Amino acid sequence: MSAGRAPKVTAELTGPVEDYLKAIYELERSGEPAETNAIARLLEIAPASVSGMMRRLAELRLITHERYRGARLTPGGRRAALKTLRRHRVIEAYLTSALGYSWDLVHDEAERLEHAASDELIDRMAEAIGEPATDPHGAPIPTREGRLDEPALVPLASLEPGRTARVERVSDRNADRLRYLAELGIVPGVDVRVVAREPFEGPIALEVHNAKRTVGPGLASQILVTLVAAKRPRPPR
Amino acid sequence: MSAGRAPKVTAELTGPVEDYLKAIYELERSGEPAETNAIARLLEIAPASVSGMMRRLAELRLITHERYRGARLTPGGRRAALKTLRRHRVIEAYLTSALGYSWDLVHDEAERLEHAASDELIDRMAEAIGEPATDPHGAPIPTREGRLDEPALVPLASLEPGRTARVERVSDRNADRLRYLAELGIVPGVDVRVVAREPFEGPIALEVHNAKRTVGPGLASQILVTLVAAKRPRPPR
DNA sequence: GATCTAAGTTAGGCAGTCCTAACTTACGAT
DNA sequence: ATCGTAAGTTAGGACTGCCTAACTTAGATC
Repeated sequence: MSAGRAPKVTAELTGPVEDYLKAIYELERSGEPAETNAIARLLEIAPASVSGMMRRLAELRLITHERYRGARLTPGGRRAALKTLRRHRVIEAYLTSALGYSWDLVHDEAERLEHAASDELIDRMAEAIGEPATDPHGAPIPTREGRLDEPALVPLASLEPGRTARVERVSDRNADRLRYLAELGIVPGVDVRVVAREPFEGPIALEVHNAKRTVGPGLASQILVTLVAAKRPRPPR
Repeated sequence: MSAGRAPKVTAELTGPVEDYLKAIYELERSGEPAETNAIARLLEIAPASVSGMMRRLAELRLITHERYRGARLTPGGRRAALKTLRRHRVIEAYLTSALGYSWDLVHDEAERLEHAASDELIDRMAEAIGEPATDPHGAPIPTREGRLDEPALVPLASLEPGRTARVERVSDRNADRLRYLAELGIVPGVDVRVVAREPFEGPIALEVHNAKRTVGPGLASQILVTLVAAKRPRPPR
């Protein structure tokens, strides 16, 4: 159709390759190159397997890899990663909005479907549920064109007592944790107030919907929030 | 959960294995064992590859295979085939009913998704569109429990001039053909009258929705119909 | 600077699925 | 009965992606 541009239409990546790219994208968000062991941990495979795949990905020009130094996505690799991320998150959003899935069940289903769904299907799903900006866990959905801006968020664990914050995003990688958070009422969009925080990585006392809750520091570090101006008034702009 | 019964929970079949089982199921409907070359043609792979897979499927007790004589599904193989067939057809039906796909596009999408979708998802999709009995091409959908009855249908090509028949089912394996049939108005549920039929496998003249149409014998053999009693009255029961 | 360790890599395997080329078998025609 | 052909199979190879075991490297520690 439109002449020029991209040399190939990304030439079909395999499911595993898409998974590696997603993992590297995730790890690289910190600014540092993605380390072999970190990728292996994320994908639950042996580090040796990652080394092997690194070579392939580098040959495919999806990453650059300095031996013993970790991997970085190339622009092409990043594009592919964002495409997969979009698929994943649109599917998650669709399953909850259109088919009544609870937010703790969508991840695994999306993990498989994201490699099989066509762009066409993803776009239709997104349209059917009103082009949501985020998935059910608050993760932003890349646009059709591959743009994604990740708003700056802080972990709930970092807040001083007295602060009020809005829950924006939680990790989707553990169904039990998600079920528990839902029980506590800690879901994106909800405001929580930090009542107290024990020193030395101690538990954090919260008020959520006027109910007292306590969460450990591990859990609290997975809950990403934005600060809300002190009391009544809604924040400027 | 429920003790006893099936030795394994079917232990996860690979995508290709599911495809072989579907193909063998399809071919075996004629009553004859599925031949190696026929399977190869259906799956668009080399016959030698089929021979190899036959051994594996036989080891897995999904088929019985007599060398040089073709394959038959075991009860376990049939169960797996019907499960995949259900997935495929539910997905096709869902894509048209819920996401506005046209009937010529759903096959390829379903072909990929059927290996990735969970039972849970399939059941939710089926429920969301009212548990349809057939897919958009008129193929019956196996039940959750794996039951499928295929009504006896005759090819349109076999009808004598003067007969009226209701289109029940068309093959979903060719998008162009499906688009063409839709243009002619030949879709499941529509009544067609055979106006004339040229001898020696000649073209067949039809009346569809008061319009004159002509189809070749190849196409007409892919259109499955039931006879409709002569004129006005709707058929008994 | 030598050494220890954690991180990373290479070597060698295996399973699954496909291929081409060469061989074997079944079976209808003579 | 023989033979030719179509159907089917075996042999050998490639590729992806995973594994374990053994080795190498980077970088911190003394």
